[in-house]
Amino acid sequence: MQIKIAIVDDKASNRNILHDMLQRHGHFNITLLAADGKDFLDKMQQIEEKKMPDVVLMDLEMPNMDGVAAIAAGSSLYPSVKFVVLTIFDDEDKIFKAIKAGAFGYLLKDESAENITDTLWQMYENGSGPISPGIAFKMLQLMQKNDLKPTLASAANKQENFFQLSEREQEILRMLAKGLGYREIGIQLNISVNTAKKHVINVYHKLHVNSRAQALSLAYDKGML
Amino acid sequence: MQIKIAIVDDKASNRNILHDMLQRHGHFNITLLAADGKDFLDKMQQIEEKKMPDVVLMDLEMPNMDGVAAIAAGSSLYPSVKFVVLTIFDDEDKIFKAIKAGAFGYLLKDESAENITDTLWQMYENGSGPISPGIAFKMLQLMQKNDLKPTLASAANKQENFFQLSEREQEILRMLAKGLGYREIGIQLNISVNTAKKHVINVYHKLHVNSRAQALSLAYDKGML
DNA sequence: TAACAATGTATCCGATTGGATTATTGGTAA
DNA sequence: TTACCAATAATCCAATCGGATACATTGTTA
Repeated sequence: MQIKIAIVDDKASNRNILHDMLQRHGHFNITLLAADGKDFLDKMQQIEEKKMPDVVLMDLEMPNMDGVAAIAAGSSLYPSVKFVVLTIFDDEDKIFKAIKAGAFGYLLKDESAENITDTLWQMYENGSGPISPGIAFKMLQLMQKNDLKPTLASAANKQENFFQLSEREQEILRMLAKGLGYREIGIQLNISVNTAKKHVINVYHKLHVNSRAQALSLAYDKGML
Repeated sequence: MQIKIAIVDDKASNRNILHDMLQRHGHFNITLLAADGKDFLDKMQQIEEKKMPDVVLMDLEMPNMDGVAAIAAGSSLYPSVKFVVLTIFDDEDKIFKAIKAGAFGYLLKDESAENITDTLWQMYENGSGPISPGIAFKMLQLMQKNDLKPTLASAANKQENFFQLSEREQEILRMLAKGLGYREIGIQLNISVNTAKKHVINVYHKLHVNSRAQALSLAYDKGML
């Protein structure tokens, strides 16, 4: 089975190299070539049904209309078409924008030729999108440092609880964060000083730390406070 | 150069298979084996310096303490150690939690043996984290449907210094945030324990607090850390 | 030069903390 | 109903902390 491919890149040399590379593989059939986003969308409007691409390889920086805009428009107009970014840019901003625009994959041009065709092909075998390892890692870092908004309305800011602290222990942790000592915790929670202390020590054990400062730095670090 | 690896998995058979697989590769040196998160953290506390792992391969579902909790604690306690998830689970929830907990990579166990060792090895050649293609795609989908909070990136993160702490005192404050005691601070900064203590007390005075916990909560609150 | 701030050192002492251990109670899952 | 666990409580002890106070050395500023 052949995969129909479109190539969108403003440099003719790039289009040719890619074209040849894919053609040699045997499983790819290049049915559309365009020099920029606008050109691509124009050609898509008139294309014959049987040449409608399965996958669009899209460069990002182009005149007239850039790749992100083309993906945004194209993924809405042709929902069944998979848009794969193929570019030299690997900065967070571009990655993020392309993904939000609806990119199905993100490949770096400096990947070896075999790597690109192989990854594209694998995408069809296992159904997942083609993503360069470097891009995958950048995505991970993006997710790590940016908080995701709750997808659902009210499911709002529920605190993480990696360490399975009990309700009481979380309460104790918040007391520690206020800078309270055993005695004060005991008073505020109406329990004995000894009990307060026991809780604190239990929290330490669960967090694998052995001081207030360590517990707090871990708690703040992991967004538990 | 050899990469020191730790393996954390509750099933002995998995540990053995992985152990052999990595050993055969030649570039990996397994220095720590643990049956669950708790076991792992315990062993890390006592491990010899020269056996401190570079990379920890962590299963997710384990008794006592699961992989996510172990990564959350471990990545804070040992910032230089890279935690790589190695599991059979590829659902969004687990992926997301593991990444937020500080995972450096995410590999699926059903990957072929060569694939796992190769990906791990490549991680060292190009510096990026090892991520299974399927996981990368799931991450992309996660980003697509979840809104990211303001990319903040460059802008706002300049450190405030409301309390006019001296350079040294800010340094001391960071030591406190790490959970160090007087003795340890002294050693790290090459000053006497007494001096370390004097600095700490001075910081307290400037912040108008009288305990580590209060100092830290104030510092975190005011964005000084 | 005199004053000053930041840094470094030291000692004394009571208060607090961290750790280990043991035990009772009430709720709940097997 | 037994078994388990969270929450409660207490005791002992060593280690650490917080506070006060005194003094020496720099480097900078008035």
